[in-house]
Amino acid sequence: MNDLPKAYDPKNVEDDISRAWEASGYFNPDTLPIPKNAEAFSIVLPPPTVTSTLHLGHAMYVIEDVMIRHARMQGKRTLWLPGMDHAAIATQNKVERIVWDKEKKTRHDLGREELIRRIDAFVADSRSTITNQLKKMGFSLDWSRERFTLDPAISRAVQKMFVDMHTDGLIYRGSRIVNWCPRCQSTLADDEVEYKEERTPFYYFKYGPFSIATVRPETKIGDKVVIVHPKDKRYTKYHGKTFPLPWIDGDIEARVIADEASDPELGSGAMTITPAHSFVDFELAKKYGIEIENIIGQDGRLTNAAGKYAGLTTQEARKKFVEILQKKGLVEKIDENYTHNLTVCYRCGTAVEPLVSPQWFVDVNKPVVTWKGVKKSLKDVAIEVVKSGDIEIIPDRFEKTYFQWIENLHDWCISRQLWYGHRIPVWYCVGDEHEGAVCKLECRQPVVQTDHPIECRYCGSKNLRQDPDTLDTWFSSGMWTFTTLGWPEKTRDLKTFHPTNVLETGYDILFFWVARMILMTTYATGEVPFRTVYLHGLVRDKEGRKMSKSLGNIIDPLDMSAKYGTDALRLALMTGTTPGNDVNLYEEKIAGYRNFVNKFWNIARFILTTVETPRYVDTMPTLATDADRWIISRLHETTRGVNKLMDKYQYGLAIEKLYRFTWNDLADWYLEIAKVERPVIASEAKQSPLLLFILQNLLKLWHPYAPFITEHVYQMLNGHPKNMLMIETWPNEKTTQTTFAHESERAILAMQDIVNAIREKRSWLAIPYTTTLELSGKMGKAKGLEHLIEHFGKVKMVKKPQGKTLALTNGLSLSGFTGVNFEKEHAKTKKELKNLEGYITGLAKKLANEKFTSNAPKNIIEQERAKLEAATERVKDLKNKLKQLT
RNA sequence: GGGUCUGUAGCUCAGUUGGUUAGAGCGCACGAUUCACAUUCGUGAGGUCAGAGGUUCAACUCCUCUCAGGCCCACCA
Repeated sequence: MNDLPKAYDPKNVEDDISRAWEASGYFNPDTLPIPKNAEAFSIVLPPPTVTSTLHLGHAMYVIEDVMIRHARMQGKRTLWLPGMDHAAIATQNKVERIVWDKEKKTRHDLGREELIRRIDAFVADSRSTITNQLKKMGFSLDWSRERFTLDPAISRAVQKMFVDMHTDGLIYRGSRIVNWCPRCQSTLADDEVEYKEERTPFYYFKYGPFSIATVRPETKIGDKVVIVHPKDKRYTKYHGKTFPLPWIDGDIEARVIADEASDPELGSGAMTITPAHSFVDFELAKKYGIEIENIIGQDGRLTNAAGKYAGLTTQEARKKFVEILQKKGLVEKIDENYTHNLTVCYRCGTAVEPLVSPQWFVDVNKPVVTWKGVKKSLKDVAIEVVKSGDIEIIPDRFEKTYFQWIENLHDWCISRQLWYGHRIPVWYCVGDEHEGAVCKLECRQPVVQTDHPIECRYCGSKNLRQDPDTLDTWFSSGMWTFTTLGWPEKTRDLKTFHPTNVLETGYDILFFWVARMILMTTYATGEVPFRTVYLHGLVRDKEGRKMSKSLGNIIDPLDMSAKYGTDALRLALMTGTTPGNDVNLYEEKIAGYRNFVNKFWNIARFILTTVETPRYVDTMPTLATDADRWIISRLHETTRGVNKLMDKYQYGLAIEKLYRFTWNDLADWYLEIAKVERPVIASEAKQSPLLLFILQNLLKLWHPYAPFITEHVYQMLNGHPKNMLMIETWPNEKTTQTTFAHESERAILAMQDIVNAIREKRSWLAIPYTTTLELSGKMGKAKGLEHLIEHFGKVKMVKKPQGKTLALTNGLSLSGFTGVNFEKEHAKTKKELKNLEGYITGLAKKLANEKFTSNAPKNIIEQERAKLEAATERVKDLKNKLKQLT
């Protein structure tokens, strides 16, 4: 044991430990040595997307590893299931960009099959990188159950889900206005668009008797309806009227409709509507039966509806139309200083074009989901499961945000015009191509089924074409908790591990993902997907900024792990934050925990090299000294506190508590005391079972947070009951329960007070370190610990002090000073006395106040009284000291 | 516009059912250091807990308002 390195070197340890863990099979609940009836505990890893390698955001998975390791040590049948998400739009974009950069080819040049082949190769590559990264972080994932959202089994489940939902009328095809990205050539969900402030000319046109304003003249060519507010008196006379007017492409006729959608305060109070390219206008058009026609096509150019202007880009058309209107004298005003929010694609930043197209939707309002025996809509179930407490969201303030979002939920557009992803299981008959077939009207009906149909069920044609679109990524990830466990088969895993216990993820995907999982899972399984949703914050830099490439403030988790060790990184991520709050991470913080890990290493090293045989001590040894009883009491209190905090998901605080105990109590005091006392207690000198007992408990308590170093040290002990720390029994209060006299604890505390006071005097009065001072007076509660005080305070106990004395505390005095200027001390003492007297007056007043004594609980009154007593005692000391100093 | 979070020592943050003369780490200053650890040890200086009211015997903690920042949602012709 003497060859242990002075400094902990994580590099040499982590890989070995990782390999040993994996070889053990303990990450897999099937090969975990636990009783058959052990309680199950499961978490499904929020699947990282395969677009890139892991960043610090993913390192937050460490919270899940802590939960999992904790549960495993509590003897539960523990499963943490890994997987990755194909992230259709992001991945396809990425690969398309790579192909374009390298070969100047578009996806259409490659064709569907070739593009998919390229994507698959890219994905295989990034999957293996991600896997290695996850392993490097020490995550105890069961890799034997790894899933990918495009696995054949998952695909079948997704298609079955689609068909089931379609059968139940929850999925329908409809023409609706959608966000269209002309660059990605796909629809975007409401939450896949972003807004960017943009300065743009704001045009005012003369439209018959009205003045209308717009930033998008190119869409206005077909407008034939004016909306005014019903209560706007200026326009009452026009309600329901039609009128002719000169417009972009010749004269047209327009009509006026009164509707509250128009805001009289805004502009002229009159607006024309463009049904196909504005969400508000689309709703109005449906309400009043106005013809809905796309002016702009999916390629971002004007359609045939624009007549001779068809084919112009929106920019060209804008310029052209303004010119035309100007010539006709219809431009009233152009406001150049107008800013508005431009809608852009969250992936590529291209301006989104709202347009109308046929898409597949999930109906969130149709009451066809049976939940607890009642038919409800997806929306209602999603609200109910949280209201009823079937799902708990931590921190609970997010429940409010959740409700608000669900309540405003519209039907969910699930079709995407992408090639990468789950193909929509729908076929259309194109059957009139074979001889003799008579394609009836019904053939236009889509055939919805999981397998490729052999022939059209209406006309018998064998010429069927599958819907070219794929499903929104969130459709498949919404099913993640149960498809990964084998659904729709009634597997043992599904029975054992579903619902999962916790979903731990960032609050930024509460809507994207969490809400969708709740919708999909309750419908498919009749169960909630998870009992608890734990939301963590985002990882930011020291200034609280998001980490991004452009800011250059990105911290790579693997760099940090290589530089400071994975345990240090894990600790830095888990502390200084509470659930739902963002965590600021910076290198100094990680370095701080590297120092701690090294401290831990040296504590272990000290204990291991002190004892004759470093063995595992299971039961609490006899406690021989006051210090023994004190440290065990502290260990007990720490264990209890940590357990309590972990039950409440307060991991940051639990770490802090452990940290205090380990460094401040154990290392700074107890080990130092042990150096003094152990050699005296001869029988235990070489054994130090208590040190080993404490070490054993610490290893367990720290293991979920710092798994590598703890496992490494555990492996150095002889006679440990389990072959690995990761399956050791979690310490509970009984482990450290003691029946010792509290006097022991108080004695040590008093000793610490005295030593601290002496140290302070030494430092404050600049007494040379080599000077040995004399201590005299009654030891009070610290009686019997004189030897420790002498050792730590570097003092000599004397009965009769020589020369000048200085009152210290608790009636003790210091003497033996040489060449000390007491003026500083005098001034300080006076100041302290003054403060103290104010404090005492306050306390006395409080205690004399009848309202206080009659209202406050007894223990508080007792506490205040004790404070007063202590303060009064202290005043006596200080007065005494002043007398001596003058 | 609607919602929500944050504002505590120079910096980053704790402080969970209201009861300490308000805490930690880092940084800073001073002092130590062959004996587990300089990735160390000891000591110290720093805060009217954003501001103003209110409830209470008692408020960093609860309520109202104001100020300053962040985020989410909705987006207007």
